[in-house]
Amino acid sequence: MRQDGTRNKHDDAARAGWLYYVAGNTQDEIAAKLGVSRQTAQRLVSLAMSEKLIKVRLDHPIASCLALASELRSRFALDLVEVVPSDPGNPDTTLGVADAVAAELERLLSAPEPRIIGVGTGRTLKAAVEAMSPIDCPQHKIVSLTGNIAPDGSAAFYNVIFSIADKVSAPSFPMPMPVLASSASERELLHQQVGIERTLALAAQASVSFVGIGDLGPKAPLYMDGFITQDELKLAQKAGAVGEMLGWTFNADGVLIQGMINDRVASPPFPSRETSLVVAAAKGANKVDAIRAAVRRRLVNGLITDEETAQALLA
Amino acid sequence: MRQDGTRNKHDDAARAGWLYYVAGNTQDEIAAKLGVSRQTAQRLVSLAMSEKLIKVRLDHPIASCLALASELRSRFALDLVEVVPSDPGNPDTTLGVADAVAAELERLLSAPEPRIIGVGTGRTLKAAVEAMSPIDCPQHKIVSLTGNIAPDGSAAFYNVIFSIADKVSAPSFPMPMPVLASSASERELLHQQVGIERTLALAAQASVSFVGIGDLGPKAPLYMDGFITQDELKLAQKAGAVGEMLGWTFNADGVLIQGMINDRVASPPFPSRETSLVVAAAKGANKVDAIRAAVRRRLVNGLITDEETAQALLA
DNA sequence: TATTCGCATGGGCAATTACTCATATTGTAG
DNA sequence: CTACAATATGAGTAATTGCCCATGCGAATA
Repeated sequence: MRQDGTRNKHDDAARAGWLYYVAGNTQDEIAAKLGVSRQTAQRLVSLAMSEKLIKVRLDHPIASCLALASELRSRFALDLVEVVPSDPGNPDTTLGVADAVAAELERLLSAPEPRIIGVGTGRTLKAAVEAMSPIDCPQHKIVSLTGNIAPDGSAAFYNVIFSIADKVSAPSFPMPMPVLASSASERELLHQQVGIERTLALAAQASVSFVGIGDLGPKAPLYMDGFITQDELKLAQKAGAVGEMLGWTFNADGVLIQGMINDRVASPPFPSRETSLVVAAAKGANKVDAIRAAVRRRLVNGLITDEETAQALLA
Repeated sequence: MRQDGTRNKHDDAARAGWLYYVAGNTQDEIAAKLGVSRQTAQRLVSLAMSEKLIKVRLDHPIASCLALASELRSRFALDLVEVVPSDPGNPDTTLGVADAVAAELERLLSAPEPRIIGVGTGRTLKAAVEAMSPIDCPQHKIVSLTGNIAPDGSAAFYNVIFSIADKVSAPSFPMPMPVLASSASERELLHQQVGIERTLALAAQASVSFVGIGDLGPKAPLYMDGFITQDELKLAQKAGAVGEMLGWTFNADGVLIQGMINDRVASPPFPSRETSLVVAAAKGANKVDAIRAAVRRRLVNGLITDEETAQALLA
């Protein structure tokens, strides 16, 4: 019943959205055509937007974004760079970057040749996956590049492998283990488990990976989400850590911090930039140092970011 | 100068459109962010829409459209069916159908395997091509399935091969000859010309073709555009002709009319439905009979139409 | 240099859209 | 059957948007 109700509502919303955005009707006309009140029509249109039934994409290469992209590409010898416009004044939404990642993922997944695609975690990737259209692509495999167990034992919220599995019908492979092991030796044990070993092997074969970048400032996601304590964060900062990808912390030169957190990162080794494409999706002033470090040391060979961040990286 | 001015304007328009539709800013905010007046911001946003810098697409399978599509598919054994929502009250715009054709074309053209794609003529196809994004795909070949010379010797306006060539950078092959020859024998002569013979051979190899369908009522496009006289139209109607594709007139059973106009159609033979996909793009009450004839006799094996037309076809 | 033309700009106003809140309806549990 | 909760609806209102017009700026032309 509720199923049906929702479906019909979404149908109507889609129809209303189509009439509004594509056919250019006013909400009064839509109300008349659908036989509802104007307010209801308005709600349907707004629902079509908020539920992403209607997708809007910018189809024009904004010159300055293109210029920034090509400068980033040559400066850091990157293989894939995408720069989306910024929304000055709303510096914290992942909006544009997520959309761009979604588009890239859709492009990849709609290709016929089978691929193994690695995905990390984070708000940006999560938002990207949510912006994707459902797609049927059993030829590909999607493998998580991090554990999916939060410190309290629950499923880590920003792990995106499950969101992807909901959205696209491709075989997907979570890493059934914590993000951080309690010690280096526990990590070894975990990695020797048969199921995990197999998934790790699969991850190593990924030809494209998407990862988020976390900063290690006072609001480091690793700390905010409870993966590390404040003391551990302080120690890492003292050791020069500026950012983190897949849990691996690194300093301003893009060199992995020795010991400490990195001894316990349960993720597979960082994917190869010689044999595969590793795309970082990140934006924001607080991440600039981390992103710069990652691209300078070529921890990644692809970057999707926004205009402001691109400018800061090149400054 | 104008080049630069326009480019910057389009840049600004794209940016404004992005801020408006993607980031959800109001026009006041956009005005502030771009440093222009609110009115200018409004103009930029509206420009972004009218210039199609911002593309909107419906990303939700409206149940009734899906149902109609699958019923059409099974009833007429079609290989490709797409049904888009109708805009009740605006029955004459090619809007939705053209967008759907554009999406299908973009999908085809962005595939890596080389293809030969045939295109017919007509308002719907023309609108579809105009709705496409520019795309670089030198691997494909696009070949016109009709002549491109109007009766008065000028370029036939609704020939779309040139529009396509403007839009996508793929080798394209017009048919440098009239749509209708003056006689059957002139047609033979035309078809033996070296340049044309080669293009005809190419057309025969098309693996996908898109064609419009014209009705043969009192406002038959073939007549309105001056390709045939009113007497010829009347004669064709008397002979039972209900529609026309690529100039080939056919009756309600989808059987080509013997003699008359069809003796003079300069187009290559109708593409094979055994070895290739032939998609008709058409909608409208006045075309229902023609479309039904075409799908019943399998003159086409693909159809892109709208809800109302689909309902009429199934009635 | 003066004139005219084209076009961009911003004010003002009408139309349209978004939101808030009170009320009605539907479904659900006791 | 009643009460409750959740949700949907409609009226009223504030905010936003679209359009027309008067004004001004700059370029082309005489």
